[in-house]
Amino acid sequence: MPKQTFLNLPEEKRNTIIDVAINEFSEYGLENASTNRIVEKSGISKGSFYQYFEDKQDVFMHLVSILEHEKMEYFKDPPPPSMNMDAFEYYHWMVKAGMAFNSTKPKMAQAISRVIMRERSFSNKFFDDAREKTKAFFEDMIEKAIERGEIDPSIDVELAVMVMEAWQNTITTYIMDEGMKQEDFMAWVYSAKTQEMIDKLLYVMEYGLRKTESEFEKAA
Amino acid sequence: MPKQTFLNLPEEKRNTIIDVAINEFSEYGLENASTNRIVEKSGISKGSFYQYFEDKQDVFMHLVSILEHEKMEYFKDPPPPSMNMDAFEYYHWMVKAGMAFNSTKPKMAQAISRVIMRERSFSNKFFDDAREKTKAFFEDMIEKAIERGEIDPSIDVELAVMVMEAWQNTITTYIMDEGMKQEDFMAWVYSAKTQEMIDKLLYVMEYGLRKTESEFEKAA
DNA sequence: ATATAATATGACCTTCTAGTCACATGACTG
DNA sequence: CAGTCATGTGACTAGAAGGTCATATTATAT
Repeated sequence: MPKQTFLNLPEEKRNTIIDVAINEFSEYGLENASTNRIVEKSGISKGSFYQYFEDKQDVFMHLVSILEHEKMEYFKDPPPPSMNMDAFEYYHWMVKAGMAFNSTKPKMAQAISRVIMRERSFSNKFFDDAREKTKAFFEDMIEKAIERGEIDPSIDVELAVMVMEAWQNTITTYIMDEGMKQEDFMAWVYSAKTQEMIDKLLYVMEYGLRKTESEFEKAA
Repeated sequence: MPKQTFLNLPEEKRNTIIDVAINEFSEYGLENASTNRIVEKSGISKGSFYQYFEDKQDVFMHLVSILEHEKMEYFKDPPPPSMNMDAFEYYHWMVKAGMAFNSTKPKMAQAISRVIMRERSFSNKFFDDAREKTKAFFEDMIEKAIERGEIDPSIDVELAVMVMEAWQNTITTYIMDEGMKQEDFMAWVYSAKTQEMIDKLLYVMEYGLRKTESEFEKAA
């Protein structure tokens, strides 16, 4: 976490530093980000940087906490749809809502997801916990869906979780990478064409998962 | 490509250097690999390294060409099954054959796929071409499958290609990462449990792709 | 106005990197 | 034997990295 000195800073200066850091991490990742460049570009001195943060990982974790916070803000107003919707509908909603949020802060989301996806060697309690939680959440969701008869009860839960995680990562990465090439990220994400593509991708996964197990037994 | 000096070296010495490089790249990727460490660990001098190679990218590309070569050797003996098999059967065979090959050279395959997957910024004519070829191959395969009525003709070809690529990457990455944790890579890959998991994963994708489009239209 | 505390600074340190080069060693030839 | 050419070597350069610290500046309190 940043030191008090940083938090005492005028908002404008704080924002400059944060913006520069976002650009640095989204371009170079965590390991190859340079504190020297961050310092130069944000027009502060080397000494000040270390009076604000422990090191660059500290800056990065601060970005994460900002994103976390804004995500909570974003999702508290229009709350998640009723919990008794179909598991796949809920998953579908989740993926799309996550994407909608990311497109409000594309650079930031890209910077963070880039580090998480591509620098898996950077093991960190925070991210390990988050991943465990996501997994547990999916597991729970699938088990409930089986109880309600939405998914073939003979399905391998572990496998279904893996599929859902992989699918979410694939779609998110694709949208982020492709979206950053566009001149207007948000317009592109919300275009009919992009939305339809996402719907289809999710539908392919859903259709594959819903009742493959019994079909698989037959085919084998 | 390595210089003649390297190719003149006794085989043993060449292999030592190659082995060290594989370990370096598989641990650090291309960008963060250190020529100094390679030089130290393989017991040659700095000067010699630069008499053998242009730079570390040169070493890396040499690894790639070795893997390419060995892949060709591996696949020339038991040739691909007859071309008139179902597109999905063929895809299934492709993924599994690729994995079987990788498990003969796990460290090397891991080193290379790590760089390709995680360091996408490292753009290189060779890899760009390879990717284009894979894409074109999938496209062709899907179009033929549609002609033969194996896939719903209303399917979006681009989307199907994306799914197949993503699926292949996901499975390969999973197998490599998980496999490297095992004490016996090959035994684990060929275990009934692992094989069944792969079959199921591929089946989920296949089932999703086969006839989702028309279902999707209905659902929408 | 003076004293105290908070903040800002950039020269400096060490450690790493990729890459070079004058020289040493070895091997083969006339 | 001398001469030549291929190979090997590690000290060296220049640049960048992360990080420190004595000093300078500014703000606050008395």
